[in-house]
Parts: sequence; C-alpha cells; structure tokens
Amino acid sequence: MDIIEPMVQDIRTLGLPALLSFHTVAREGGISAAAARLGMAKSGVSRHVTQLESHFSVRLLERGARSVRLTPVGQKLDDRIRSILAEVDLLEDIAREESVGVSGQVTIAATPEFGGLVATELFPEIRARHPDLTLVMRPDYAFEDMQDPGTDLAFRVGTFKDDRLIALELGGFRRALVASPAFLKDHPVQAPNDLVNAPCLTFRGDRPGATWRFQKDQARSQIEVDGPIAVRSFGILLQLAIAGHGLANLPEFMLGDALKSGALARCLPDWSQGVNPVFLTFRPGARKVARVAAVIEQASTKLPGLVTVETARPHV
Amino acid sequence: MDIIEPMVQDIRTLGLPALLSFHTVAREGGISAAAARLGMAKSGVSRHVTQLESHFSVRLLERGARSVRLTPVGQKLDDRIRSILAEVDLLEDIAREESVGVSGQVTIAATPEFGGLVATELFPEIRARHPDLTLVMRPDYAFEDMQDPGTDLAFRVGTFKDDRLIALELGGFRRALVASPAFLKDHPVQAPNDLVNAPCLTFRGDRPGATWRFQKDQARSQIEVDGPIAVRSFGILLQLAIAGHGLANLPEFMLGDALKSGALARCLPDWSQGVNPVFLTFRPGARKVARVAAVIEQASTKLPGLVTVETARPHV
DNA sequence: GAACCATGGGTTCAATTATATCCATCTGTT
DNA sequence: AACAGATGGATATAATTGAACCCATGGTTC
Repeated sequence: MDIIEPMVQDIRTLGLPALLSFHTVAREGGISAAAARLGMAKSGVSRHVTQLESHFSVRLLERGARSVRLTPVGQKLDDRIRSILAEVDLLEDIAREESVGVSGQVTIAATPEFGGLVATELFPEIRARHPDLTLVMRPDYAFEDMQDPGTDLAFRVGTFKDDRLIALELGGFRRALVASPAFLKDHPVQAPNDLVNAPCLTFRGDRPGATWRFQKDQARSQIEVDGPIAVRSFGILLQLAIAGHGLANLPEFMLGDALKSGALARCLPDWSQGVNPVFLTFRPGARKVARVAAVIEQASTKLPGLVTVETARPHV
Repeated sequence: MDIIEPMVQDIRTLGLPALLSFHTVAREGGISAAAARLGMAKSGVSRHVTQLESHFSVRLLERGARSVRLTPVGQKLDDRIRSILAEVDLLEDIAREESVGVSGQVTIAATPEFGGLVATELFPEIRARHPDLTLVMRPDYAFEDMQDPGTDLAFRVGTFKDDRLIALELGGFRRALVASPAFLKDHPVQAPNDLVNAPCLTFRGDRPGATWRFQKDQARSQIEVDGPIAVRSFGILLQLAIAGHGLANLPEFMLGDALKSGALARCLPDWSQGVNPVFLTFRPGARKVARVAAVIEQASTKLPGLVTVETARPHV
C-alpha cells in the first residue's frame, strides 16, 4: 500500500511525564527536589530517569553521593527536551484560544529604547484589535534565555546565536553621531579621527569603550572611542548629549524630536555607519499561538517602515 | 522556597502515543487507516483522539460518515504535533550518536547547481572527518516540506517562509548576465532595455518569463524578459549560452571556468544585480544531532567564502 | 586526627492503583 | 449490505507510591 514505512515506533515507550521528570531533575539539580516540585514520590522520578537511560542506552546523570550532575549527553538531551516541553505547552495555548478567543498575556523583551518605540507604535493597534489581550513589555539589555516560558517574543539588535529560536528580520536602523550645537561650536568635529580625544558618551556594555565605524564613499574609518561618561542606557546618553556633555552615537529612531527642535545636531553627516539589523525572535511554535501571532504580524508589517533606513533584503 | 511555580502539569495526562495517533490519523486521512499503519486496534486510535479532544476541550476532527477531516484547530495542532514528534525523534539520534559515534546518513536538499557546489566543496572534508557518514545530496528545485523526516538540511536561495525551520544565512551570490562572444557580436547589448526583445534564456519556474533587475549608480532598471527557450535547469541554460543561443542570467559561482576560457563574456558589467541570499535551513533540533551539526558547521565555515560577493551582515 | 554516627539524597522492591488495549458490538451513512 | 467510526467490558500492562535500603558526606566526639 504505502511506501513510507519508517514511522516512529519508539515514542510509544517514551512518555512525556518521563521527559518532564528528567528535565525537572536537570533544572532543580536533584531528584528529591524535582520530586517535590512535581509533587510526586522521588522513587517515581528516579524510575523515570532510569527509564530514559535504558531507553536511550546512555547515562544521563553522573551519580554523586549527595548530588547528581548531567552528563554531556544529558545536557544535550535536556536542552532539546526543554524545547519539546515548551512546544507541548503551546499546544494548550493554541487549543484554548480556539474556544476562549485571543486573550491572556504576551510578554515581549526588548532594549528599553526599542521597547519604547515598539510600545508606542505597536501596542495601541494590537490592543484595539484584541481588547482582552494584555501586553507586557520587559525592557532589558540582557537578553534572556527565552527557552523557559515567561517571554514570548524578544526584539534583538544585531547578531546573535541561538538555534532554537526563529528570527524574523524586521529591517534595520542606522546610528547618527550627534551633539548639542553649543558643544559642537567649542569642539568642532570634521573627520572621524577627531573623535579619538573627544569626550564621547559611550554605552557601557560588558566592557568599557566602544568601536564606532564610519564610511564615506570608499573610505572607512574605525575609531576606538572613550570618554568621561559611560552609561548603560541610550536614553540617558541622549539626555547627556542634549545637555552638551559630549558626542553620542545614537539610533536614528531616537533622534526625531531632538534634531527637529535643534536640541541636537548631526556630526559627520557625510559619514554613514552600517545598518544595525533588528530581529524579532521567538520559539518555533509561537507563531501558531494566535495572541503571539497578532503581535508578530503587527510588528512585521508596521515596524519595517519605522526603522528601516534602506531595504536590505527580503525577510525570512 | 522557590518562586517559580508555574510548571507544566497537564503533560501528565497527555501522552506521546496519543499525539502520534492523532497525527497519523491526520496523515492517513482516517482512523482505520491510521490504526493499520500503527499496528493497533482502531478503537485505540479513536480513544486517543477523543482523549486529546477532551483534554483540549476542542473538536479536532470533523466526523463524516466515511471519512474524517481536520478542523482548523486540528490542522494547527497537527502541524505543531508533527514538529514535536520530529523533535522527539531527534532525541534518539542524539543519544545514539553518543555510543555509536557519528555515522548514518545526512540527506541534503539543494538546487542542482548549488548542490554541485556543495557536494564538491564540502563533502570531501566532511567525509574525511567522519568516514562512517553517508552524505546524500537530493538535487531538486522544488523544496520539500522538511517536516517529515527524510531531509535533514536544505539549501535555499532567496526568500522563503517557514516558521518551523531555522535559517542560517550563509552569504549570498550575485548573478551575471552572460552570452557567448559570438552572440554578443551579433546582438550588442548596451543597456538593460536592449534585453526586452533579445533572445533571453530564462529559467522556467512556475510561470513563464522572468524579471531581471539591474542597478547602476542610482539608476534602476527592471526588465520583464522572455525568450524562445526556457528551461528548468541553470546547468542547461549555461550550456545554451555557451552554444550561443542567447543571453543567460546565471549565478556567478557557476561561471568561473566559462568566463576564464572565454566561452562566455559578461554583458552589462557595469550594471549590478542584487545579492541573492543563501540560507541553510533545518529543523530546530537538528543542530544538536552530531552528524547534522558536522555538515552545518562545514557549510557555515567554508561556504561563505565561496558564494559571498560582499559581506552583507553578521550571520545569525 | 581517627573513629563514629546522623543526615540527606538516590535506589530498589512489592503492593496497589490506574490505565491502556483489545475484541466484540453498536450506530449511522452511503 | 458494507464500511468507518464510537462504545463498553474484560484483561493485561504499566505507573505510582511508600517503606526499606544504601551509601557518601559532614560534623561530632574522643
């Protein structure tokens, strides 16, 4: 009849509860703790683990006297199992939305500035369409794991590495070097090299200083800048620049008002900086959850117009 | 003690076998057929489905007299379930490789031309590292679903939409408009508009004709070309161009030899065409499977140098 | 510092409980 | 009548628990 023979058989002997037990052991760091968390007898958890071990014919836990550690294979498997359990959770969401409608809560992570843009530009329309939906913006520079439930979507700027997430490229933005007009009168900046000893207001990331790259026609310039003030907030950098404390290199989308009102002026307007791509990331199954899809859709239709300076490439 | 309370509980009553049964029903189009495929009593399959339905409180199947159809929710859920089952399968692979080592088979889909590039440039080194690994290249212009096991990796050119796959951007290539020197002597092409009535050798995709876009400084030109010969193979287009049958617009990476030997010459060399991005796509968990990871790693380290014309952006 | 025990975590085992599966039967449609 | 799916009861299978068991560590004591 049918040619496709190789279908999954082993799943039968592999239970979701066993996967959950093992994953909980990995999370909690011990069988007793996992059993407490799951509200079941520790013998059951122990059995689940051994069951998986014999199923895979691989040792998943290094048994110490008072503790267990994951073996390398155990770690790999746990990582996948975590994803699987998260995907299974989504099944519930998808089904529930069918009867209850789009409601509940969507949690979105983004940098504070970008989060502001997203919240002001996107949230009103989403809320108008889905009144029962609660949108939670979690502004943070540190990107979280997103494998544990809690965050549904994350806007990320620039490169990142995570196999387990879908990344939707929304466009990109440029940065602009700006300072207050008064400051520029005292500290004229004609070329990128003038920045070396200038008071640059840098974003304080993991390490001090920053590298700013400029390009003009074929000329490229890469400057290691530093300055008296470094802050872990672009918003504060913006205020500092307006107050005339130095040069700031800020995303274009933050500068609209300040440039119009004349509070800030561009430096080196002929020199362009590369495009910072903006990605929207989420777990693979998330797009099938209607309330998450609503936000994704809104973001992918409306945001490109807001941040894209040049159309870079077809979106994924 | 711990703050993190919301952990999955429902999984307990949700069995992988039930998911498998439902998915098989969806695949086979009926409960009896599914039961036959799974080698179990049809009553069991029926129970599994009703069990899921009551678990989710949603109807998954439209019951007809002699057939069942998936409800919209059923389709969504089945789509996710399919992914989940595939991910569960990967668990076995990951575990097995720990004891057996990297072996087995990796199936890779790509267009015939690109497949050739991949096979010649990538396969030797991979095979040298993993002698027990069998690499299967499946050249095909039609991209398959990749949700059903069978294809582990797929190289894709240009845009695509599939939430369920991870896309790794490897770089991009440009196309070049070429023809034989003899042909060009008879049919000089000075500007893109000259192509309108020229005998263009087009790739026969889903619909006839093609749109070629050219750019020179700020000038942009978009030409709807057509011609006497349309073939669903870039390789044959290359041969036709060499034989002097017309103009072909081919990927740069195919043209090395023909341009060097003088068999082909560039047309409109001042006009550039956009970069065609190349993606490597795979199921989310696939990278954790060592034998697949070996190919991904090789591709992502070696291919960018082969196809990238300009570094577009940091890879994901 | 060596011997000692008490503690906490992991495993094993048997009994109980729950669950899945099958076969036969029933219902409804074509 | 024939086929596809649903239902129900009997049986076998599997999951869960709680108590007993191990065993390494850490602290205590001498």
